[in-house]
Amino acid sequence: MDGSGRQRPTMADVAEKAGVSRALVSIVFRNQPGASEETRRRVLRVADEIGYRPDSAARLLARGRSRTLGVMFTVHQTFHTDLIEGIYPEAERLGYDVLLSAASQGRSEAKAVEALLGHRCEALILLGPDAEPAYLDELGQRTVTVSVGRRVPRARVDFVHSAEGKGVRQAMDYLVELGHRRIVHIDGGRGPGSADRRRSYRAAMRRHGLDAEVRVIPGEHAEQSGIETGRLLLAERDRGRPLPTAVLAGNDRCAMGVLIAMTRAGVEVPRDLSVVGYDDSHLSHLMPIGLTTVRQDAGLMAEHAVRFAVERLENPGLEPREAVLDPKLVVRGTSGPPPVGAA
Amino acid sequence: MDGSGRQRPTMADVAEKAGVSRALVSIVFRNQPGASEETRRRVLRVADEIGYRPDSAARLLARGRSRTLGVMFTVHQTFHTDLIEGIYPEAERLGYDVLLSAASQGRSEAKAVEALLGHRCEALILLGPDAEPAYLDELGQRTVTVSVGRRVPRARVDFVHSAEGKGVRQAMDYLVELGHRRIVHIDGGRGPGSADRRRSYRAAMRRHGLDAEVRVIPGEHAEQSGIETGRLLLAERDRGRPLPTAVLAGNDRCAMGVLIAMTRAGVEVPRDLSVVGYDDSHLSHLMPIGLTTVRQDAGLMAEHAVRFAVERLENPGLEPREAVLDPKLVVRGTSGPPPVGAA
DNA sequence: TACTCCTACTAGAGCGCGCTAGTAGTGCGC
DNA sequence: GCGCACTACTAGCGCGCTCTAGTAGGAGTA
Repeated sequence: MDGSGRQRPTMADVAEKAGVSRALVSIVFRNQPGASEETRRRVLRVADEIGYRPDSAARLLARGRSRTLGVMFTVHQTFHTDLIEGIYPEAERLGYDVLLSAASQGRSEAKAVEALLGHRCEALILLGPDAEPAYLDELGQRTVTVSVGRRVPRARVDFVHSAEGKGVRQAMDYLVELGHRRIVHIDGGRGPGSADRRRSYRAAMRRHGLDAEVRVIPGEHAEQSGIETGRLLLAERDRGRPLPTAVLAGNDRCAMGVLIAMTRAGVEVPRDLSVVGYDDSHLSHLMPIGLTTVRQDAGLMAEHAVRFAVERLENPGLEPREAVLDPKLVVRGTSGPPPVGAA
Repeated sequence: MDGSGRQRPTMADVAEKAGVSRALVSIVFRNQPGASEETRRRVLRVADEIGYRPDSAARLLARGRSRTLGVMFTVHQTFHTDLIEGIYPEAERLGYDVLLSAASQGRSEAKAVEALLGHRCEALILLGPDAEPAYLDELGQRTVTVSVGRRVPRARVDFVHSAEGKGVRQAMDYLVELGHRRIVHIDGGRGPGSADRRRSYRAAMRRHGLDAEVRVIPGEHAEQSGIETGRLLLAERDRGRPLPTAVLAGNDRCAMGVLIAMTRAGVEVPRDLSVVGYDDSHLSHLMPIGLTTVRQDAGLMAEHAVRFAVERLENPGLEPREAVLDPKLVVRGTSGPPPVGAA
């Protein structure tokens, strides 16, 4: 007589109670023609009364298709939750269900993906996947797969990302115009978009005649990496090398780390140092002074990802595609002109 | 010949290729006794070769139980991702699968829960649910349900939370000891734990002889609420009423909002104003100066939630229980003594 | 030899649904 | 009176798996 003991009602229960066949109940619930208005209403009323709820496992098994999109994301990647928020409505609009699976410290991406496939997701949407290209290609061969943020060169995978180059260029032009010359870039390592961002940083420095100042510090897309880089720069300063006047971080989380390290050491942002992030994740607004960053439109990216997946599901001949969205520099409180005399 | 067109291999395929019966393959995959070592190896090898992957929909349908826990969370509640990270390993340890479903702006909690139930989750773990008690009770009657963070008075629901009272008391004692008297509390509205936190705030003020200073400002558990409260306090200051010397926010996100509003207006934290949050969400570390807050141990809470669910599933006679974990004040950079002469 | 007992395996029902093929019943034209 | 089209419904197979109730065959025992 407990919650778990009670049998969950099935279509047969509804059918019996409503005095019709199982098939008819099925028709009603699928909203298919073939039932009179009156019967329809009666069936729905009865179903509601006995608390019937269609069983997606059975439904899924019966029709070949599951109409379910599997989304893999990484816990703590704030930008991912922005994306998820955009995925649900678009999937619903197109009549698809969404299943979420998180990767984290103790749970590899492969494990998260495995769970999704086990639940018969027809397509995978991977948010900033960090796995090897070979693995992603294998997934792409097996299932419709969309990668958001990370380009997978020769894999059978759709790809949605923002034009990293344009974003970085905007940020760099902005900084240079303010008078910055010693602009350091913290690399995102294997993180999505990193290679492009790094390349564009180098190109921008060259274009502005700052070849001699180019400096890329290895890092990754996490706070810790920013903190470590901050410490490194501070240690160098103590040994006589001047601080850069601006830091272009690999993403917002990394920028956050730089801010933490610098502020703790008494370096004032943006007076002594400008810090620019990348993503415009939820996080960026939340700083008291606001993080200057490059905005990627999460809603639009989510929409594209879902659409790519669905279109390829419904039209299997389609080749994987790539969507490139234009990012936009958002100037907030962590950037300003360089300290006087630092040029 | 495309990813979505290919038929996914089934047990029958494995059985045929390995020259055994379907049942035997099933035995091997369930790791049950009844197959020789040699056959076991052969079956697994063949399965791997043809890329067989058990179908959880079918598996789920066939055995009565799904061994799946449904977790509802709210997008952007950073503390929830902390919890999720703790839920996975504990569930795995106990042999349960986890399904995630997110509520957000455009997706109600009921909808998120509906999706979970449709996928045959045996138990629900609701992270900081905001739904009406009546609805939660209804869920509790139907399914094993655990609420994390929010107490649901007379509902058939397990409950995991931290001892809000103790946490608030620690924070208040700390502030008073520093010399604060004008301590304002921003209420969490319908947010989980709010009622207890409000009550403890009042009690602490009384205990310290500060009855006359008691002030609870309505709010909720979001940045915006903190920003608005900040503006309110600033407007009052401009009309002659002094700022409080300390703010005890409803949670970290709200505290963040206060910081944003105050810093933008030139109020320096913690020199002019101390701000204390609640949750010790991921967020709190990420501020340059670190948010003083009350830590709830997310890992431990997650562990308890999973355990409650599983134990009640495997022992249907069990009554719903309550776990109260001790929170701990974490002093970081947003708190300090009140400005001189403000007493 | 005949019997039990054991291990290694198989047959086949059934989980809750979708869907195809079919059956009444009714109205309509000629 | 018959065929035909149309609506409202039903029978029953099959999705891929689990699980119960078996069977085949060999070892051990009296």
